[in-house]
Amino acid sequence: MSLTHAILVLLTDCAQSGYDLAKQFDGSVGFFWQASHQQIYRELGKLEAQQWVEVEAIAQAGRPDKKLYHLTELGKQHLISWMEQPCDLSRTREALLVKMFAGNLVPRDVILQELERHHDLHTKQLALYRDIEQRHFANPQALPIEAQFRYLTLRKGIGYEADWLAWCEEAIQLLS
Amino acid sequence: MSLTHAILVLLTDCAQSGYDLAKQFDGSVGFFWQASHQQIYRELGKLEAQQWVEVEAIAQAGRPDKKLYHLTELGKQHLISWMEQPCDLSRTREALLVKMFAGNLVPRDVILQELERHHDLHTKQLALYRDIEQRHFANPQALPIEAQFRYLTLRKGIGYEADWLAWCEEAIQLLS
DNA sequence: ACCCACATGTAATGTGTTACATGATTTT
DNA sequence: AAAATCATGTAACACATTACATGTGGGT
Repeated sequence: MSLTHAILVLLTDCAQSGYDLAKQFDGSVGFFWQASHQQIYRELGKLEAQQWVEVEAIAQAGRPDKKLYHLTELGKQHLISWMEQPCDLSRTREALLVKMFAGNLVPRDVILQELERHHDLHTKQLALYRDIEQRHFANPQALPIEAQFRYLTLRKGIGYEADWLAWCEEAIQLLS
Repeated sequence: MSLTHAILVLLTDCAQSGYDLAKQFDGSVGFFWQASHQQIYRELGKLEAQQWVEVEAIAQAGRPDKKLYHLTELGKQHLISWMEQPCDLSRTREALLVKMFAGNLVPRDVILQELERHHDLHTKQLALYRDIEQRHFANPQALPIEAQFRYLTLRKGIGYEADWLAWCEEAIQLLS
C-alpha cells in the first residue's frame, strides 16, 4: 500500500507535522490520494519505527508539542526503490455506475436527476482545476522539471473531470 | 458502503451463488466495483441476516451444497431506496500520480518506462471494451432500456481508458 | 501425476472511518 | 459568546486483503 509512499513523497519537499500533512491530503495530493488525519498519525508512527522518518519536537506555549517529521536518508532510499518498481493500475469503485447497472429499477427521472447532479459537481471541480492551471502553469514547456511533474498530475485531474462530464452528457442524452 | 448494493444489483438479474457473484465481480461489474470472494461470502451472510436475500440450498453429489441467493422483496425495496438517494463522488487513489508528484527523485527514463507500461495496459483494456461494444452494443438507440444502462457503464469504461491513454501520451511527450 | 474449475469457508492482518477527547488562540 | 483553527491523539468498529484450508471432478 502506498499511503506510506504518499507521505514520504510529501516529506521530500520539506519536514512537516501530521497536521500539515493532513492539510495537504485535503488539497493537492488529496486530488488523487485521500487520507484522514487519524490514518496519517498512525502511519507516521510506523514510518518512525522503520526509521524512514525522524521526529523533531518543537515546544509550543500552551499546546502539545509540534512534531516535525523529517525524511531520513533511509526513507528516501526506500521511496526511490518503490518508485523504481512498476505499480498496479488503480481499481476504482464507482457507486454511480453500480446504480446505472440497475437503472431500470427506478423511474427514469431519478437517474436523470442524479446524472445532472454529478454533471454539476464535475463541472465545478473542472473549473477549479482549470483555474489552478491558468494561475500556476500558464506555460508548461518553460516550467522547471519538478513543476512539470506537478503540472502533469493536474492535467490528469482535468482529464478525469472532463471525461466524467462528457459521459454525464452522453448518458443524459441517451436516456432522455 | 455499497458492496451491499453491488451484490443486490447483481441479484436482481437472477439468483446466484457466492461463487457466481465472485465471477461477475471479476468481469462486468468488476470494471467499476471489485470484490474478492471472501468479501462476498461475508457480505452475503450479512444480507441474509437482514433478510434482504434468501438462501436456497442445492444439494450436490460429493461437493458442498450450492447456496443460491435470491433477492427478497425487502431487499429489492432497500436497493430501490438506496438508488433514490444521491451518492458521493468516488475518491480514487492513484499510485502512478503519487509517483509523478515526486518524479524528479528518479532518472527520467524510469518514469518514461512506467508511463509506456501504463500506456500499454490501458491500450489493451480499451481494445477489450471496444470489442465488447462492437459485439453487443452496435446500435445503442435500438437497445432495450436495461441494455442501454449496461451500455452506459461500458461507455464510462471506454472514456476512462481513453483518458488515461491520452494522458500517458501527453506526459511522455512533455517529459521527452 | 498435475493443474484447473467448482464451491465454500476460517483466520490473521492491514486499512479506513467515526466518534470521542483535550485545550489554547483567533475570528465572527 | 460561539465557532473555527491549530495540534495532537485514543478507541472502537467496519471493511479489505492475503494466506490457509478442504475436497471433487475433468482435462492434459
